Amino acid sequence: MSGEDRVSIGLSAAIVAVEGEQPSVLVVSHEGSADALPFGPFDPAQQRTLESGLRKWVGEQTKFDLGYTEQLYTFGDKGRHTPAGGDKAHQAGARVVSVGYLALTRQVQEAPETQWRGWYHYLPWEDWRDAKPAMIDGVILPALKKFVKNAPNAETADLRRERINLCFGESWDEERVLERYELLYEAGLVEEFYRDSGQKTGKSPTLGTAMLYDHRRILATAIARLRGKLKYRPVVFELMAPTFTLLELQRAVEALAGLRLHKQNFRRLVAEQGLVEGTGKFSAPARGRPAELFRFRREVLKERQAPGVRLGARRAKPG
Amino acid sequence: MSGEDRVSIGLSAAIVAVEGEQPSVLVVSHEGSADALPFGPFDPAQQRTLESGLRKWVGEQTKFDLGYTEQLYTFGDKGRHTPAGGDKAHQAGARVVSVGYLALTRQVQEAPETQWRGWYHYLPWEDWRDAKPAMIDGVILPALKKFVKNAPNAETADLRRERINLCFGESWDEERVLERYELLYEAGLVEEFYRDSGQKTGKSPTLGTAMLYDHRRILATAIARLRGKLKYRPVVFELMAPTFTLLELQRAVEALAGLRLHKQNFRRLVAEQGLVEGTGKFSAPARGRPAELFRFRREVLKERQAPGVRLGARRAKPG
DNA sequence: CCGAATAATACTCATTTCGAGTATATATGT
DNA sequence: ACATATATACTCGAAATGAGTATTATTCGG
Repeated sequence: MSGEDRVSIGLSAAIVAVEGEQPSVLVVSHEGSADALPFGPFDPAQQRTLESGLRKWVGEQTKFDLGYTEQLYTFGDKGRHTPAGGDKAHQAGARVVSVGYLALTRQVQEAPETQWRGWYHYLPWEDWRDAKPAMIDGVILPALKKFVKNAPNAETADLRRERINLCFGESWDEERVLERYELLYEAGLVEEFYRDSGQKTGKSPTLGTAMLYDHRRILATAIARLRGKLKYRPVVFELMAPTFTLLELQRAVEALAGLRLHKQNFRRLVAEQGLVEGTGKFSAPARGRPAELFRFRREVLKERQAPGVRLGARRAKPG
Repeated sequence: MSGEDRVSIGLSAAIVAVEGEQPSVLVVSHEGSADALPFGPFDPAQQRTLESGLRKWVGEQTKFDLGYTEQLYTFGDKGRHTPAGGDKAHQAGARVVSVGYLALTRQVQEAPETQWRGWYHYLPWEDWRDAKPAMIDGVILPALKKFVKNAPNAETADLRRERINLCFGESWDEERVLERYELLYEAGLVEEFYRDSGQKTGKSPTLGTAMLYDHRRILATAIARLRGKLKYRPVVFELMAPTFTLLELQRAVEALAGLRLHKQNFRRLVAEQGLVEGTGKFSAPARGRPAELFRFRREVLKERQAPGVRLGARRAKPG
């Protein structure tokens, strides 16, 4: 391998927390530049593993101690690491391969230059908790129809139709977050598409808030992975306070999944699975009957095969 | 980013096929050196994406046209990319970050220098189709008991006990392939451990056939991913001939999962899910009633949410 | 041609899980 | 006391699951 084969490795992390009903991601925002995930170069001389490099970098940049982390995906696409403005760290010519990570935390203090932002700012079509987002029928589907019409030939038109149906068709699969973002990117419904290709923004509006580099793609990957993992591993608890009511737990799951769940069945599920145990203490709500405070039963990590909070029944409205 | 931050990217692929009852992986074997997955450097100047780099490299090295591919994981651990013998391509000091891929194929022709080998040669404890592999009780668990005993303190001993229970305890989770390999690595039950650390091989024997670099780890990751994906995406069909009997399909799933399944329920499952359709033609078996030949219903990729071949009931013996 | 062996396919049945409720209990504010 | 809000318990039919038994279509050895 010669020196010309060498590239820089960039590490980016989608650091996720849930505050009440809002799933949030930690972003670094400088004036004039798009929001970014905390990111930095991997220093092969200093670090033994990619993950230790990430922890060090994030620690320095955000004063954050990462708990649960998981590698997401390694992106190496040429052209999708274009900064919006000039950026001395990543100049033209230096090829950057970016390794995305997901991290979960319950700490919520902010560091300088960073802030928590609800992740649905970036991917607003993903939040179905109250209702199907109006932009899907209002903006996305009409624009995607044009995208089919503009296909160079009948075959690609067919492929596009299929993808549209899978992503935004009758049945909503909450896990296809990345596929949806990529489809909107290719269809030019997202600012990054114009930035990366050097084209002018088209007639149709771009959706959601853009991010630096391919960070929105990494965020989409993170959400997709988290939504999937939720169902077969008890990862939500990484995001909860040590004790919580069952409704708080449900709201957290709903926030992440972007869906409403059936309350009675949800509690049956977590109880049957032995995921939680009562503390005997109770919450003091402003209104209504106090709820018992539960804690995560850490033992399940050792006991069961693959316990998770299955989503089960979905409701249009909170119940 | 300065030049010192740069690293080489190595791409490795676990290319998988199933022949009859044997799940196989394509390996490159030179005399004197351990088996390796097809691998090569990523050339950032020539390739637009990591995956296109992989396809090009694999094409050149094995004359193989990859069909379904999926990125697995990016490993960057210092010390785990040590070649067995001298290897001019990866000299000491050059840090290599290796991106592993899974590819599925039904072509079975071999290229020069490559051959198909059953993947259970490398991970023999993963095949539970006939019975629980004798080496688990005979070799692995006793050696792991020593591993607990040798723990530096009570806390790590506890952690090790838990991991052992999760990996090799009463209930077998066929997806924990990587966790098991990593545990055996750390416990010194696998040749790569001694190679990477420069220690002499211990008293207890090492298990399975070793591979070059971290390729056995990538293979373990590939199997784990494939076993998981099997259940919720119709990926088996990438490995099947255009038409097949239901038993052939079942045998392929069993080969991948390393488990036996209940025949009648398996066919009910694939039928109900609409994964296959009969062709009206029949197989001509040496013995027994001829079975109808089925084909994969490609339409399901567009229709259903997440169809896959769920494993369902498990049998000790083929039924 | 008969019957054993082998495999495919059909059908049954109890149990569990799921989805969607209704019913009841315990708070607060007026 | 009562309206409202929330928690929690319980019910019930539908569907999925696990483990069979029963029947059918072949080949092979006499």
